[in-house]
Amino acid sequence: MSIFVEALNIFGFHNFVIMPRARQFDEQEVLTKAMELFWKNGYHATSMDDLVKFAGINRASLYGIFGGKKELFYKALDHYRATHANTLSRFLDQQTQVKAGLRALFYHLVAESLADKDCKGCFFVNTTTELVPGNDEIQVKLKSNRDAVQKTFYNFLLQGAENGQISPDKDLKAIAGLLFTFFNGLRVVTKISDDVQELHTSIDTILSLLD
Amino acid sequence: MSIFVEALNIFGFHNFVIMPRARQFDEQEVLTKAMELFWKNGYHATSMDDLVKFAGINRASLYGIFGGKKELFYKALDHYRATHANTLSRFLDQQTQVKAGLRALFYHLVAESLADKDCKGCFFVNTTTELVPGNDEIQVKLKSNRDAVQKTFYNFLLQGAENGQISPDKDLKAIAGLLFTFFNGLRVVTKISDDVQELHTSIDTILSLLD
DNA sequence: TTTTAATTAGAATGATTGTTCTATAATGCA
DNA sequence: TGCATTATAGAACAATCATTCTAATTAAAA
Repeated sequence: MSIFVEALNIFGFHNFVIMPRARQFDEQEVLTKAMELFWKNGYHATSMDDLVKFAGINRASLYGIFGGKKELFYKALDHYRATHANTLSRFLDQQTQVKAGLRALFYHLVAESLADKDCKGCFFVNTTTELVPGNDEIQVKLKSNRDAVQKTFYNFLLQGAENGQISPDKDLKAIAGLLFTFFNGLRVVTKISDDVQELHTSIDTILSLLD
Repeated sequence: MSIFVEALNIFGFHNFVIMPRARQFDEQEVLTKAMELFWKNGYHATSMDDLVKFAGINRASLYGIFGGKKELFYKALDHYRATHANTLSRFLDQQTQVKAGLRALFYHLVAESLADKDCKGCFFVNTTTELVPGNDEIQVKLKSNRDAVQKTFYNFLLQGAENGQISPDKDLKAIAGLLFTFFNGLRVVTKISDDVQELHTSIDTILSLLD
């Protein structure tokens, strides 16, 4: 449906415009499919042909709605941030204990990574290593996400400090930054390591900084 | 030169065999060039055409010596490990103080990353996120490197413990594993972060675990 | 039924991919 | 000089790439 027709419908001219052929797909579902494939295989190893087949959408429709491959990738990354990256803050929001909350978060991350037979890792981490250098447009998105994640960690730590769960002499900004770096490392390492015990030990060790 | 002719030469039959056209390139130099390009752009974003142009070698020669693209990539990764990954242990070998040595190592890494205008990061980290999943052959190399790096950290820590620089109640295996994960994270983060102060603070924070 | 406009199926396009082939050049000895 | 052998230059190849085009399909209003 064109924007023009859509606008007419909104203004109540429903019966005066022609209703053409209806879409056979859901835009969000296609975006999710595209996200999954880009996430798993990366930008360069994913062809538009792969996407057309995997999403089950027509070629022309894919181009018509999302633009080209680049635009689709950007929208897929945005979609990932909206649906996955934000689970981080949602998860921490439910935690009352700082150290136990962070441990639960990282343990959960490890379990999720090891359970994924596709070993997709993190879409943002994968994109960082694949498309930097050479893509300024994507760097803006990556840095924006980095700032958001780091701030999420900081706010969570700050809340713990105000509760008296963390000693006031701790440098919370420093720890938040370190946790972000550790997070990135974990997303790489879990692609080639499956020793849960060892990964848990790493998590326990870094969280002992909060004691 | 064929292996047969080469063998004859070795056995002193130098004057009895025909000496064909000499090569116009050095195999090691070509391998270094290939490593640089794969390292910077990754496997899929690097074409054989790019490699031919960048290394300045003839197409047929490249195939004749290194095989196909896959084989060349494997050899480039091996070359990276021999020339770069091993600098890690060489660097630590020269350090007498555990904590200061590790700090120097990570500071050096950060400086190196930020100075690189190509933002190449680490060839192993890039390869891990790009080619896992889907490539079992490469996983063997990645895991082998992981074990080697982790062992290097462990041996360095162990030496410090024997010197009395590290408290004997520390779990050195756990710290070595954590340092490896942190190392990986640092190689990702420095691709989108240029705040030296913040990166140094992260390093200082994680190394405070040794106190 | 006809009209209209959007979607759809899939052929077509030109560029690029990895790889191979052909012809030529270079080398040292007979 | 000619011979045997390998390296080189670059054309040629089939497959795949991202993208566009054409024709058929669908829906509701006229």
